[in-house]
Amino acid sequence: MQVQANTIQSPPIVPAPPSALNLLEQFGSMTRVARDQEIYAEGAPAAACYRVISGCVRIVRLMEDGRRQVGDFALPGDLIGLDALETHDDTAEAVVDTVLRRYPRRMVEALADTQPALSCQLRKLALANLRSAHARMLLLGRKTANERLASFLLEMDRRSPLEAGHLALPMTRADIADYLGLTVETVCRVLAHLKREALLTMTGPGTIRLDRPRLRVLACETRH
Amino acid sequence: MQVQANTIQSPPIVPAPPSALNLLEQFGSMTRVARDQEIYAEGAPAAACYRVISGCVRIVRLMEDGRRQVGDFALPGDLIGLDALETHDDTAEAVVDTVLRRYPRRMVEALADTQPALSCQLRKLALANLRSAHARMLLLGRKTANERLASFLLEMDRRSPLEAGHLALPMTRADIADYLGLTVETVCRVLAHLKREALLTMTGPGTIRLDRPRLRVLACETRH
DNA sequence: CGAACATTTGAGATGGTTCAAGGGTTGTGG
DNA sequence: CCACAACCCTTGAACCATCTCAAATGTTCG
Repeated sequence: MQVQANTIQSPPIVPAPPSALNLLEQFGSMTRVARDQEIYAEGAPAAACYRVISGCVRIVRLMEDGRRQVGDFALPGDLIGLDALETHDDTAEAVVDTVLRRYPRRMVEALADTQPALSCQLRKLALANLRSAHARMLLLGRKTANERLASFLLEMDRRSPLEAGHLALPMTRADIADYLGLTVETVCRVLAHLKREALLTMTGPGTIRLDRPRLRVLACETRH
Repeated sequence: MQVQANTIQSPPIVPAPPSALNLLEQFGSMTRVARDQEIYAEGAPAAACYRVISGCVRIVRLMEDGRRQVGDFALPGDLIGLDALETHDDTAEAVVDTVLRRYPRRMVEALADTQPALSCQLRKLALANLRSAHARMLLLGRKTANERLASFLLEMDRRSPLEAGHLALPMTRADIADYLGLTVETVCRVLAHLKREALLTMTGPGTIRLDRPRLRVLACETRH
C-alpha cells in the first residue's frame, strides 16, 4: 500500500481566474516545469508571478542547517509569487510535472496602478493567504500530529478539483512532514493509524478516500 | 527578578504612518482600551481597523478546547484589523492599557476604491504581514524552544521604539508561550537559561537588555 | 492585609524524534 | 526486458525536548 505517486498525470483542469484578474490574461504565457524543478528562488528579484494550470507546486523556506518549512502547496487555479515585494522571500518548486501560466510582475504592477479593481482583488488575495497562514500557525503551534494530518487531508480535499471522493496526494511524505512541522516517520505512522481506523482508504496509487465527518472531529474543525 | 509588568506606562510615542495612509487620518478617532479588554472579536463584522498609538495589542485565535495561538503582538505604529475581509477571523485584545486610533472600514474601503496609492499601500501592508507570518511558520514548525525565544526577543527588540538598549516586554509569559507554541513553564525555563548565560539582563521591572549578537547566533538568524 | 494571579522551579510523564533496518517503486542502462 | 541503483515509504526501538502536574514564591491591587 502506498499513497504517493510522483508521476501521476493531473487532469488538465483550468479553473477560471477571478474576474478582475482577467485583465492579466493577455500578458500571460504558458510554461512547463518538470518535477522538482525550481520556479523561482528565495532572494531572487520577483520577475513574475504564476497561476498553476495543472500539477502541484510547493512553496519552501530553508534554514542554513537544512531544516525546511513548506509554506504552502499550490494547486490548479492557485496563484504563486504574488506575495513578493521586490524579491521573493521563498522558493517555489514543482512537486510533479506542472503547467503554469506566467505573468510578468511589471505588467501586474502597472495594471494594478491604473485599475483599482485589480489592485483590490490582489489585496483580497493577499488577505486570503494571510488567513490561511494564520490557520496554519494555529496548527503548527497548538495541534497534535493526528490533528495536523487530519487538517491537512481535509484542506487538500477541500482545495482539490472534485473527483468523486478521490483525493490525489502528489507530494512526498517529506513534503507533508515539512508542511506540518513533523518528521517523515511521524507522518507515516499517523497515516498508518488513520488507515487502520478506516478514516482513510486507498483507492489507487496516489489517491485516497476520506471519511470526512470523522476526520473533521479529529481535526478539531467545527467550521468548513 | 521579574521581566513582566502589566501596568507599565508606555511612552506616548506616535510614529508617523506611511504616506498614503495619511489619507485616512481625517477619519480617525482616538480610543482608549483597558488592559485585557477586547478591541474586536473573531467572527464579528469588521467595522473598523486601528493603529496602535501606545500600549500593546495581542491578536488571538482560539480552539474550542481552550488552546490558544497568539498570531501577533501589535506595537505602537502597527495597524490591526486590516486583515479582515467581511468579518474578523481573529480577536484583538489589549495587553496593557492602550491608546488606539480608529478608522471605520467603510472609509478605508471607499478611499481604497478611488485612491490607487492607498490601495497599493494596503496591499503592501498585507504582504509584509504575510512575510512575517511565513517567518513565524518556520519558527513554529522547525525551531527549538531556545531558538524561538531568541527569535522572539530579537523581533520585539527590532520592532520596539528604541530606548537605549532597554526592551519592554509588557505581555505575560502565557502570551509569549501562546505566541511561540510553547508552555508557560518552558518559556520561564528558557528565559532563566538565557539570564544564566547573560544573553539577557534585567534592567528594571518589565524591561530587559539583550546581547543581540549572541542571541542572533542562537536564533539561527543570519539576516536582520 | 489578603485574595487573585503571574512567575519560577522541580520531578515525572510522554508525544514525537532519532536512529536503524527492511521492503517497495521507479527509472535507467545494458 | 531484466537488473540494479536510487529513492521512497514503512516499521521498530530507544531517546529526549517539551509538557504536565505540583508546589513555592513573588506581585498587584482592592
